[in-house]
Amino acid sequence: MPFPSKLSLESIVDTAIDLIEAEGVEKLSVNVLAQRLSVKTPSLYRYVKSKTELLQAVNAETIYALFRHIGPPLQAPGTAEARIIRVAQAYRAFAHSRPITYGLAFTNTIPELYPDADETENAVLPFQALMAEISGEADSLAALRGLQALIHGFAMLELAGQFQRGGDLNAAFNDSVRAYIRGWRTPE
Amino acid sequence: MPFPSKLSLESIVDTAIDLIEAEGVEKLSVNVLAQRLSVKTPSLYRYVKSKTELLQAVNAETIYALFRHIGPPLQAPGTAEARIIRVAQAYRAFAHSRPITYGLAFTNTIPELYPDADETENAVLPFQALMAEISGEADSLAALRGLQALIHGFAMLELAGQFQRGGDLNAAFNDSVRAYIRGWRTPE
DNA sequence: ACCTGAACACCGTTCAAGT
DNA sequence: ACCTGAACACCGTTCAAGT
Repeated sequence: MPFPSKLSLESIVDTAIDLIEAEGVEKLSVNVLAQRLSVKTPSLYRYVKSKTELLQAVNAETIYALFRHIGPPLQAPGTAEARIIRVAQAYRAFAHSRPITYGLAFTNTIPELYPDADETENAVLPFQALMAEISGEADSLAALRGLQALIHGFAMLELAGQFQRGGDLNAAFNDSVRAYIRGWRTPE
Repeated sequence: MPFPSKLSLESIVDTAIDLIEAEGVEKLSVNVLAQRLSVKTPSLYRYVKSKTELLQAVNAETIYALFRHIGPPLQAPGTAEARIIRVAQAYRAFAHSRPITYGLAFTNTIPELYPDADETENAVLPFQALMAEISGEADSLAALRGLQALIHGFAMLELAGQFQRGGDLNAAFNDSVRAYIRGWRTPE
């Protein structure tokens, strides 16, 4: 758009996400980002302290977008198992929709400034409550972590091209999540 | 070592791994790598075509090292479940021992030149056979993929600092793997 | 208040020249 | 055959100067 183009942290982050998904992280330079925003490079430094900080903002936005994405299936009605599976599918679909920035957000080995701990707990506690219905309260945190691991790991491995031996990946995902839930179920 | 220091692809890759684990990927420049090898930067280009190719070699080496690491527990005696759990623990321990390069090797979204497909299958088929004892032949590929996902995802999330809410991570890991296996077990 | 031109140190890469 | 000096285009960042 050839308009005056006011800058903002939000527009910078959103444009960065678009560029990363289109060309890869390593292709994202502060120069091409500025160009895409019709601005000279130093202007960006009014809004971000460094490229590192920009990438942290990108990661935070990715995680919040994920929370927003799994909110609806989390609140939808149904048995605990059905709801967990729908959340898992929504989660995986989100990863597919942002193949690069999704991985980026969860690979950061130095998560100094990570999404607000409270906000994270708010998004995650309903999920844990769901899992508690399967495993019982006492095991619910462990069971939730394993579930997150299964979902995240599956998405990462397929996005990284590690599942090349054919077969139905959707079925493998759904069946694995179901098996995992079944395994945690307490005998009634 | 102040000796003549002959270069080789192997020494370059090993030194790169050390540097990455010590300082992070983004700190690894071809300049400091050369300096660490007591050589001037252009010399490296006799052995690697580009920094990208170097990082691919680092990733390949990481994956082969992982295969070597899980070989012994894979061949050890015991029930299928006991052996799977020991492999899972060895796998996770490997990830902990190379927190950065491990993640790097499995995050590459553009895996053009990945470890030899045959060699990968050789390392993975015995693992699948073990899983087949639990799930039955027909489901063994799906069941293996879910297991890889669970192990990989757990390692990645803990390394990325995503499990900050306390609790015993070792127990959560072991219990989740056990639940997953239990869930795939066919009623006998 | 917001943007830019000019400059800096550093990075990856090439290649002719050295031994 | 292997290594290096010199040079290149590009990158992230700073800051005084423009409007």
